[in-house]
Formats: sequence, C-alpha cells, structure tokens
Amino acid sequence: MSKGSRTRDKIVEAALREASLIGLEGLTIGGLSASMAMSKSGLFAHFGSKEALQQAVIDRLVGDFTETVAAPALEIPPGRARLRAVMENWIAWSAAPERPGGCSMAAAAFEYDAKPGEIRDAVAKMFADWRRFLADCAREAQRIDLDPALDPERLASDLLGVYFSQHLERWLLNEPDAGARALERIDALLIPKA
Amino acid sequence: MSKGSRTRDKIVEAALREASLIGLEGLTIGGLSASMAMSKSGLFAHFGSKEALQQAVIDRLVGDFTETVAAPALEIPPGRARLRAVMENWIAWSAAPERPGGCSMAAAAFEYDAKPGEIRDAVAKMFADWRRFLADCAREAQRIDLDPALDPERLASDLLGVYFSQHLERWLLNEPDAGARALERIDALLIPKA
DNA sequence: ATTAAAAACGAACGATCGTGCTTTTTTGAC
DNA sequence: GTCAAAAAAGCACGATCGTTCGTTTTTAAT
Repeated sequence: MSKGSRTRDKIVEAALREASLIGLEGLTIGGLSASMAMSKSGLFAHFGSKEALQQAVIDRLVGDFTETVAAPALEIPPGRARLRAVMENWIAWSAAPERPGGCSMAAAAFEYDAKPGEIRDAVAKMFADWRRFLADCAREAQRIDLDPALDPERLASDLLGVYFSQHLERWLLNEPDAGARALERIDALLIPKA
Repeated sequence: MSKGSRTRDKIVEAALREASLIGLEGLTIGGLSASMAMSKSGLFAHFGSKEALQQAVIDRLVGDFTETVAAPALEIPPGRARLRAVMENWIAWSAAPERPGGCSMAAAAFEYDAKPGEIRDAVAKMFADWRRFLADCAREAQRIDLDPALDPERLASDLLGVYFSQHLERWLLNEPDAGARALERIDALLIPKA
C-alpha cells in the first residue's frame, strides 16, 4: 500500500472520530488538518472536495459498522441468540471509547433526513440496509426459535427505536445504564417460539 | 406589543422553520436575514449573539410543542386514551407541513448529544422533561385502565423509540405510512388493564 | 544514484461567518 | 407636530470556510 492511501486512511479515521463529536456537516478541512498536524491543501488533495471526504467517511463508517456489529454476530448460529447478539454488539458500539460522541450512524441519519444530496442518499441507503438486515435476521430466527407470530419488519423498526432512545439516554442525558435497560427491552421484544 | 418584539417573533418563527431543514447549528444570521428581506445587523441586534438566537428558537420550539402536542391531549380524561392521544398528536406534529424538515426536537437532540454548552443543556432538559411527561401520563393511566404490570419509565423510553424510528422512516426513507405503522406498535405497547 | 511520479506544502483567492460601530429611519408618547 | 427612544440599516472588521495553483519535498522504481 502506497504512502498516499495510508495517509488517506489516517485522515478518514480522524474525520470519523471528529464527526462523531460535531457531525458530518460540522467537519472542516482546516480543523481536521490542524488536528493531525498536516497542511490544509495536503489533506484536501486526497479528496478534491469536502463532499468526497464526507462520502469517504460514510464508506468507512459502513465498513467499520459491518465489521464490528454484524460480522461477529454471524459467527453465532442463526436464531434468536444471533439477533440478540447483533443488538448487543450495536449497543456496545454505541458506547465504545473510539467513538467519543456516540454512534455516527444515528447522528448522520437525523442530520441528513431533510438535506437532499448525495450524502443524504448514502445515509438513507445505510439505514435502509441496516433495517433490512435486522428484518432478515428476525425472519431467519423465526424458522428456529423466535415466535412466528411476530412481524419481522415491525420488529426491526422496534429494535431501531429501542436503540435510538438508549442512544439519547446515554449521550444526551448521561445515563450510563441506558444500554443495559435497552437490552432488557430487547429481550422482551424477542418473544421465543412457544 | 411593540414592533420590536413583533419582528423578533417573526425572526424566531422563520429560524425555527429553517432549523427544521438544516439544523440549529446550520442556522446563519446572513442566510436568515436574506430569507426575510432584512439586514444582517438589524436582525442580529434583536439577539446580540447567535447562541442567544438559538436559545430563543429552542424556547419557541418548547412552547409550540407543548401547545400542539401535550395541551390538546390534556382535554381528554386521564387514562390509556390520553396517552395514546399524546402520541397521536406527536406523530402528527412530526408530519406537519409547517415543519418542512420534520420534528426539530428529535433533530436537535441528536445534533447536540455530544456538543457541550448551554444549547445542549437546554435540549437535554427539553428531552428529559418530555420523557418525564410521558412516564407521568403512563403512571396516571395505570390507575385507570392501563396494565399496572407495565414499568412506566420503560414504557416512556419505548414510546420515544417508536417515535424516533418512525421519524427516520418518514423523513429519511420517504415512507408516508410510517406514522400509521408506528401507531399500531404504540397500541400494542399500551396494554389495557386485564 | 538517478529520476520521474506522487505527496505534501505555502500562499492566496473570493465568499461567508459572527460581530461591532455609526448613521438613518421609524415608532409611539406627549 | 415634536422629540426622545427604539428599530433597522450600512459598512467594515478579523476569522474561517472550501478551493486553486505553483513549488518543494518525499517516495519508489530503475
């Protein structure tokens, strides 16, 4: 790997960290370059535009998310336990120290829900893909040990909701036990097959 | 009422509308003054700082919210029906045309969850107050016709979650029936007394 | 070691940011 | 109608925004 793409990675990594605090829109080329002791123009040249940088951040975010939240859960055999592991990983991700401002996926979703453009489209795709993944996990689990009477799409929406409320309870209200309480509610949602 | 406070109201109103689209942080004195055909300095003089303007917007938001969502539900006698009316009003508020970018309360909560300062404190108070209101409604309803086995605090968190997920489904994924589906899930959460 | 390519830099651009000051216009009480 | 007070405007400031361009430094293949 060339030196160029290595620095590019470092930049995106730093941008992701900063975006977790101030949002994707709050990112600035100047501020970012200062935080990594490199020149504005040098940093800029790696992307060509601010929007391209934001896109790179989103791509990286999706990659990290998949790797950290979804992939490890796929090691667990399909069923209710796998779906619960997904949610467990997601909540842990939301509290991880390398994301000092919490889950950037949630932040980006609410930040761009009314800002047309390519960034918004990318964020919408990320969100829709994630909801579909949750629904697919639910459907699969219903063939094993999850109550077949549940509506998987509706369950996915509910799981998203539980996540968002625990996000705000943790980050906005500073309630460290928000994640644990959310997991209790998730257990209640995942009704086992009778 | 003096002319001064009348224009101030108009400014805050316009700012609230714009913030619904671009966020509280995205507000600019210049952009706002241009959108209402008035000078930057003339607008600025009403507040003295951008942060004071943002505070005014939040105050106005809280007022509108209380008046539109909470107050009408208090006309309904206490109980499960009142709590459901609160959620119904809230979801309708989220879809109202005078908020072209959706619920600013949700947007502000996620925007400021990691941005320390007075604005964040105000947003956190708004959110905490609202959650307490929901829990109080639930507790009250349990004395009438709501299942006493429910945990009112947990129910309040769940209701918040259902709202947030329908917000994203409506605004980010453009699903017009998100509100109706959310109401179904809310009905399922509000288990009647046996 | 040479050398062309890649990467980083420094300086500057026009635009816009929030904010201060001074002047002009408008208001409302007498 | 007068006149002080309030409101709005005009203008400019330092700072920072994203971006461009020409130069210098570093890399990596020969």
